[in-house]
Amino acid sequence: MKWNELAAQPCSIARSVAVVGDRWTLMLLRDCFLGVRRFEAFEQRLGISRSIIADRLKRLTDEGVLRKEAYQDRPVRHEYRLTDKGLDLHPVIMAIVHWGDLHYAGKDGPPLIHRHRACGCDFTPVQDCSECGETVTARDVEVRAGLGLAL
Amino acid sequence: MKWNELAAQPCSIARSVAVVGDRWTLMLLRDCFLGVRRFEAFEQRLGISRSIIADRLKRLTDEGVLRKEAYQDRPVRHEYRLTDKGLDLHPVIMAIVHWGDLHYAGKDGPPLIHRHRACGCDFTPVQDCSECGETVTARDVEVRAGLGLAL
DNA sequence: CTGACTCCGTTCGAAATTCAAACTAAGGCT
DNA sequence: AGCCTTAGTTTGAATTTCGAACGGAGTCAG
Repeated sequence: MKWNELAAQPCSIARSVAVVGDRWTLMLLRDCFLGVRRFEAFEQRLGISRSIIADRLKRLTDEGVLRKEAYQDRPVRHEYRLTDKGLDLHPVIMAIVHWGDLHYAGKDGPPLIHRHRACGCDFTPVQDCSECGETVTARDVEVRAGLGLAL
Repeated sequence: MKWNELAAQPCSIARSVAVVGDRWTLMLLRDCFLGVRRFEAFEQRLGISRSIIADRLKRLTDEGVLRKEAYQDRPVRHEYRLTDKGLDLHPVIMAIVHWGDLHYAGKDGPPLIHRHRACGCDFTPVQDCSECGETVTARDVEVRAGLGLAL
């Protein structure tokens, strides 16, 4: 399988990974959720080649994850903001952060702390069942084919 | 920044992405959670170069996400199984699947359906606050530096 | 005991990606 | 006029990734 065929697979992982499953793309999205919006800022934070940043931002914009918005005229300058589709990636980013916190944090604890505004507590993300509300672990899940699985 | 420097960043995303933030790695992990364990099976399902599969499996094994276990002698053959650290990635995979289901499922619905054994219902993963149990969205979260953020 | 088959990799050269550094562009400031 | 800012694009060399062929360790059939 080649990379561009991934998006055509009848698998939601494959389709998602085709859009965001890239090292630098995930780092860009992290920064987006931290409020970074400008090309220059992405470059400074990541320290990678401008061409890569331009390419990834364009890809995310084409996919509707980010949108480009003018923040000034004379000269026109744009910033990149998460769309609703992009905001939907929040659980993905939080899940990745949490895995890193669990397994790679040093003795000082995690690099970033997340506070839930609604309850005011520092928290970690927990994955629950949409139906019963209980926490779901890998062993609790049974997978079967859905109608969307056209092979 | 180069790729190998990512793991050294004081950022849980960077550290996680250094391990699993790769297209084929994520696809391999999907298959692991679906019960695939043998080299041959990974190859057939992904249809990619054996060298890539060998490389990614080795990397995941070195990182303690998978472990290699003999399932027969004469000749010795190994299968790859998720460790506890690997099982901890379940929320990450589920979050990615769910995003794909939301935005890329066709009119027939998602390719795979997940059932929660405990309650017997088909479900989607929901991300809740560990403290108050309420659903968390991107706008509900406030981020601040933790002690682990050594810059 | 020879040859075919299974499963799990490794090796190799070609193709694609990534990189840093230079270049473009459009306007502002002094 | 000359330099600064922000946001890219271009370029050619270095690095990765890929597919296809090869290797190895053992089984099985004749």
